[in-house]
Amino acid sequence: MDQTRQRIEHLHGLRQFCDPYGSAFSMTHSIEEIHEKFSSIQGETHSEEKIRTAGRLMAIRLHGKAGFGDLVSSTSKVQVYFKQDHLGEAQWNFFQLLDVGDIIGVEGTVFRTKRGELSILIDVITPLSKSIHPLPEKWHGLKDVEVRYRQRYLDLMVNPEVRKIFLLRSRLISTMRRFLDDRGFHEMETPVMNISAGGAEAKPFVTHHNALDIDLYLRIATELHLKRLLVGMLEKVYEIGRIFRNEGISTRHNPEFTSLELYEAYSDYEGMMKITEDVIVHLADKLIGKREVPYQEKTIHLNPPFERITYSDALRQFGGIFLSDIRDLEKAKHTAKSLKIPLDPKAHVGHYIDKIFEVVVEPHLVQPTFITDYPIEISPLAKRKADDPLLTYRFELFISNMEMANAFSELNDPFDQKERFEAQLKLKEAGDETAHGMDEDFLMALEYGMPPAGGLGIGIDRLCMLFADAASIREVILFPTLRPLD
RNA sequence: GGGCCGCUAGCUCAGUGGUAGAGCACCUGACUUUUAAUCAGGGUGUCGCAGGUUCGAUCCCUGCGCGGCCCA
Repeated sequence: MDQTRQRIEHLHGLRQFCDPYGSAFSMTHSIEEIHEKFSSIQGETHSEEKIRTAGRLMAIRLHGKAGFGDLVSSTSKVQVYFKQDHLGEAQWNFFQLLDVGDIIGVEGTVFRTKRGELSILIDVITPLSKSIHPLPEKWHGLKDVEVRYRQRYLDLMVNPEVRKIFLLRSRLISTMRRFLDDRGFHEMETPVMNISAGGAEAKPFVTHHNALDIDLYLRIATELHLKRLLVGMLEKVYEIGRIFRNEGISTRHNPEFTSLELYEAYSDYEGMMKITEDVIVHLADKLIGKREVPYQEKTIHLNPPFERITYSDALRQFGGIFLSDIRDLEKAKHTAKSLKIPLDPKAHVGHYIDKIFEVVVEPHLVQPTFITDYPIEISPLAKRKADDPLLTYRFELFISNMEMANAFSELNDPFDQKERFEAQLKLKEAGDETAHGMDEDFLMALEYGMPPAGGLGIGIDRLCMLFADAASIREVILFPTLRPLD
């Protein structure tokens, strides 16, 4: 508080000479460009040209009648040198009123100090914005995770590695877009607010439209709309967008997160496996320039083809469990009990299959692994296998024990789809809040004929976690959901 | 939802049933090529909140709040 008061006094001091909250400032060079263009300066020489640049003053080292500072931009930093006899009295007085954290524009010449640091000898200081609060410590940075998330701007300001993560995230998404666009996919935008929430098993958020006086559900997937586009003759479509699921928060779950879903007519889940490998390897190459990715003390090898193992083989191999044994509710409960999975009277057999898989298999899936041929009980939108109608042409990709992608040959038989919805509806009526409802409108679309297609969903946040080596999803989401303070 | 852990200065962290500490930041003074500048001096605080035990609580107890990790 005391420090804030001092800074406000400095602010009042500046106000007598200028507006401390300035406007546009024309630069001759960014800080990066100064390093690029003047790297050859040596000895006593100064640049002939005057340069103008701007940034946040992140350190001040006073030296009697002179002082050094660090002028910082998003990705670079340059030293600035203030000399009383060079600045003149008025400018020197400005300098006295600067605090760490202020944003300033500067004009001067570039030179190199005795210690070899490229620096700007300042002729003119232009205050651009005053910072009236003391900043977190320069050496240890800001560590308190609660403050880091609540005041992310501070985290970004003082922890450059955090800026790096979000720039990486930005590049990941733009690289992914370019990859898909180059392959002839078209980006689509489908509704976030819907009459019913489908395409996944999850509890939705509910909101209300006043003029229509109806409840609307925030989407839990983009699937059902994108498949309608296939019916409408848009053959290669994708959407990168926010998904909302009204469920628990953990290191891998945030109530709102970002997914990529893509659909390709006349393809199938084999095609989706290929695209999954291609896009992940492409991202590795472009983002970090290598396919050996360090993640949480491990090294993930992103070399295609990724390992493949069927769902039932994985259960057998890692747990000695036969899928056929746990498709009966009583037997599934028995197995769940032996694995210390809590029993829920409302849970149906699919829940137990899913849970058993999670406990038995997922801890083993460190390197990229496609789990294929998912049981039909937990795959209401995927096409049945021709040689085993209780399995589907579906896979999930796991990396470092995390579900990264989910894909299948899309179910395009409206009669089969209707039966699946009916089965889901029974579960819903039996109390399963996450079961899929009946979606007549979607069925109607299928009845007009949807081409056979492959569909793929990728969790963007988790992919970011992998490439950023982040242990928690909150490290790759700018403003993660938190309880309010009051 | 359950278990464990955390919450002390602007930040990073020590600490004790008896006047609240360090480093950085900040303030004062010295210093015109420093860069975690240096030197001399200065502690700036609702010890998360509310109760309880006690002569006395930041510390012990209970409840609550927020966060983290694990489990669900």
